[in-house]
Amino acid sequence: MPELPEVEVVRRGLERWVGGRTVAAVEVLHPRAIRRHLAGPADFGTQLTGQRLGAARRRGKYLWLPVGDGSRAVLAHLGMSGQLLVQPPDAPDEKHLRVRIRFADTEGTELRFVDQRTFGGLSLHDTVLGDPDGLPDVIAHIARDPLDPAFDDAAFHTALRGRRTTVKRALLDQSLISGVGNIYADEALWRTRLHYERPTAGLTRPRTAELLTHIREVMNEALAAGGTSFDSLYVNVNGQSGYFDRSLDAYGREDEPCRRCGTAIRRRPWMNRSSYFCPRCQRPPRAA
DNA sequence: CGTGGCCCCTGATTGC
DNA sequence: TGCAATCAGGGGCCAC
Repeated sequence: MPELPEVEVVRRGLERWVGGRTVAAVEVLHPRAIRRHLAGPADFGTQLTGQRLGAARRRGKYLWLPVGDGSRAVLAHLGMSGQLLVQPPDAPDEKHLRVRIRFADTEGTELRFVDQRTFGGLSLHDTVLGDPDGLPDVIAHIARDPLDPAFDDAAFHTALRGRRTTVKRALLDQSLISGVGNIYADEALWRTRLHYERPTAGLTRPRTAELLTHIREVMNEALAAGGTSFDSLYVNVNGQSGYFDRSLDAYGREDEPCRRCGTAIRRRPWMNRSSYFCPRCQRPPRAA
């Protein structure tokens, strides 16, 4: 699954292989992949053709490429199964190829958006006026991610304390902190010895600081591992950073021993997905 | 307006 | 062996 580190790997790939190139043609093979572009797939192609793309940016799991003078940007989200691939034009179409972007140069590659489950997509938006990052307006509500140097730890703690919710819900709330998904949430909570249902209102400042440290550590470790496992021709991996999977301590380890205390890791259904935790290291909050 | 539940989608896996 | 149910999960949307 593309998590923040994989998305960052993709961003670097786009910066290297796509930045500065001019779009010659856009082919939309599945309209759902362009659904956020309200004017429709044809307009998406028309607006993009002839435009020069700038250096890729990222916030959380969102990626964008400035278009032309930077007043607009192509926004990309990989969803669950999305890939952005730089391919030679004669490479056979991927089974789930959704969008193809050809360039007006002789570099001999094209950009492909491939997405089995079509939870992801591409779209074109105006950028927030005066924003130094050229943030697309539709993601202005997305909080900075914990690897962003401008992420405000103190403000995050205050916001957490003000919410009447539980800690894992808060970690997945993109308006509080972005880039943390189900896997990283479970890993960071395990490292912090926090149960996923702990109310945010009870978190102390040092506890929040600890949690942020662990989120950053696990993401940086995954980024380092993900960075090693791909081919330079591809802009990203296929979503399975196989190498980091072996470093997981909680996620996907039901019935396996906790690496700290040996107690069997448990899995609980949670919000139509799963939460993995150590019942000994991560004690549930006292029932209200 | 904050909170929480539902649903979008396809393929691999599991169970009867 | 075949088919249905389940699961994966980000995030927009909407009801309360």
